[in-house]
Amino acid sequence: MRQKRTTIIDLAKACNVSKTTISFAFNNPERIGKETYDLIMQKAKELDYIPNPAGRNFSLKRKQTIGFLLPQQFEGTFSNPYITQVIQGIGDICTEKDYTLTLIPPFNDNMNDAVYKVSVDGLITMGINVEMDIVESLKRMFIPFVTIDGHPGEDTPSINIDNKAASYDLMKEVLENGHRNIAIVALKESEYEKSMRFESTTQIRLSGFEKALNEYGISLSDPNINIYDEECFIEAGMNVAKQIVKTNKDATCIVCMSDVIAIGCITYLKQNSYKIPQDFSVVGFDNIKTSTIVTPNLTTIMQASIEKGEIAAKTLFDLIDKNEIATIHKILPHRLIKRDSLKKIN
Amino acid sequence: MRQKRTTIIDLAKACNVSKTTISFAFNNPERIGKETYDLIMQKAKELDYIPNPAGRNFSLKRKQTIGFLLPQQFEGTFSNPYITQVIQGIGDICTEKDYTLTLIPPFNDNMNDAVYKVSVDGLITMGINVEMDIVESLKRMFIPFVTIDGHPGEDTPSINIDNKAASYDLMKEVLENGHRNIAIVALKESEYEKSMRFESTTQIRLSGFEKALNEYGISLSDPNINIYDEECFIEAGMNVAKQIVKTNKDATCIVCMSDVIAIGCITYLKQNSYKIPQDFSVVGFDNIKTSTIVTPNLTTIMQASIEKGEIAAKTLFDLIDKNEIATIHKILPHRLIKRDSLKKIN
DNA sequence: ACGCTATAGTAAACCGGTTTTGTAAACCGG
DNA sequence: CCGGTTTACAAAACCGGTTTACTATAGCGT
Repeated sequence: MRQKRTTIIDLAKACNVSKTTISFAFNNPERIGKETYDLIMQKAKELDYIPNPAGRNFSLKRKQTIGFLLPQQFEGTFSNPYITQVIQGIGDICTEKDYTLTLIPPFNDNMNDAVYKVSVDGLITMGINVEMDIVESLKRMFIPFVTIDGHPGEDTPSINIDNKAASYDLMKEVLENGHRNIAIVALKESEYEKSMRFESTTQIRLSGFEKALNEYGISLSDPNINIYDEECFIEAGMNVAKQIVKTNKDATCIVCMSDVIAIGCITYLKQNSYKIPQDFSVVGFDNIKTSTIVTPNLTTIMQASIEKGEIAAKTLFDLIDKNEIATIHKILPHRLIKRDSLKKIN
Repeated sequence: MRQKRTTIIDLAKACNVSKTTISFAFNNPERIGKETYDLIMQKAKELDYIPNPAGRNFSLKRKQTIGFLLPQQFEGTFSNPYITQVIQGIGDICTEKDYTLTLIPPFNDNMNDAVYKVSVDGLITMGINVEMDIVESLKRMFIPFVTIDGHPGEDTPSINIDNKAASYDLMKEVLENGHRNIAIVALKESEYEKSMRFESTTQIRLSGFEKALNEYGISLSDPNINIYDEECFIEAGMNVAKQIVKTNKDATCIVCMSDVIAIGCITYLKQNSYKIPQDFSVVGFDNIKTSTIVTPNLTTIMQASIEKGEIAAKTLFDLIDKNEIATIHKILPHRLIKRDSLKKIN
């Protein structure tokens, strides 16, 4: 049977003082006499007393914790370096501020309810938009939150890149390199996401692709442009590559909305003796570290993932500390990174 | 100014009942009359009342949260897929049990103090051993914990692989392939770790290497065996490879205690026009996903990282639920995975 | 009509702290 | 020596819930 740790009352009794005095000893030492203070500290050491943070935080009406609402189950989240880097950025700021970071699972479709069962001072979310129930719910519960890669509405902070411009840049590069038969691998959306009238990141990026294609007189619905939907796993990327070589052999370039998928593609293609970029060019999105490790190195769009997390966390702490509503809509820079996985043809 | 959310008292007043009744309505509906119940639920909806989890958990003397004590700063943790997979495993079990997972930064050298400022029902730690102060501290505070990759003492659960056997297997494979001039890249230990009399994972693995070497009549201190210490980053791996080609050109194989380092080595070597495994063989440890993505694929020791996290979490929940001390010392299987980064020579 | 048992609700204690308010004794200047 | 100010501590309220113990009323069988 586990023992109970010493409480403030235990210590107060041991010292023959009130619990007020104990509390002052730990938080306002100047308010009590030196001898009493010394006695309390000595007895505290003897009895292993450390103020219970749960009681303390409850009393202070804070949690000293912010939450990160996972955009998907743990597997998808933790196998995607882009997301783990975002978490790293958040975590670094939390460490600085002496807060802890709680990971909150996505709770499938009824996110709304379950979020309330966890207690945090604020929340960082990814990929949600203003139409989702959770936005309204969080506001109703007065839970401050900031959103990365999403559009939670005018009055709620968000951190994004210019996804349309970024995907335009990527597709333009592909087109400039002469590719005209292109497989696009989009990020699969849930039925829930699809039901939104609001444009998802996938749709925005598609529109960026479209803009570039249009400049070359090509429509998104052109028979030479094929769009696939895939989850964001290595294996999913391998899978879509398999499909592409089976059904769409004339494609010269595979444009992926995520490096993870792109790397999955490359891995599958190389395993099946295709040469990259000779047989297929492949480009990605995010510039995760692995994109410099695969052979060939991946042409991709860099976005500052750690910084995204850091800024999101800082913004959230502003919200929490100032106790007021900030409406920052930050657009971080992106950059096309040209490497070796995109071949110039014709 | 942020509003306050509705409390149980607010709702009680609105319904003209006591807060006991409200509490029963949410937790023991059968104890109150149907009409009262309906009224409460209706008013609760009107006023957006949801029981405050902080108050609830405090009252129930639980936190509904377990902590993961990061083995190093966020950067090192989140750039190492082995660790993120462990976290994934822990997270999956937390999700099942409706707990959340809190990431606790390592607090540098005075881990002991800071751990108490976070409130969790239990803790999962990595790489600590029985001599570290934190073990004693956690016990004194009656915080249940289980340790992954460490030896926290007889009476505290641990999850490990047989590191000596695993490293023996790895080195034996290297030797069987004819390598005799070997660079070993060990995981760098802090001064604090070095001060322990207890063997660290690094030292245990070194002893496994030694055993294999001895079978070939080679001592660890042989001039052809060179040991390097490195942090566990890609860049650190690149760095050590640079050192090795500069000062130890005769080495034919680089044996790394982590895939991350091995991949860093390969990346550097390839960037500098060395051929792997023709110029250098490289082997790693952990079997992270990227080890199948680099070219050549990495020969390594597989250990079930996700499963480690899962088992650790399950064990911890047993401790928490049963409220008693379990002393499970689990040794999970490992496996040598032969791939293409190790060349047979002579 | 009586006593017994359910039923439906309330009051109060409790979880472990913080903080406001109160108060006795010491101190102080004139 | 008196009135006012400090000093050093304590009492009590509070944070938002749960739970134990208690009470009033209704329903029941006999």
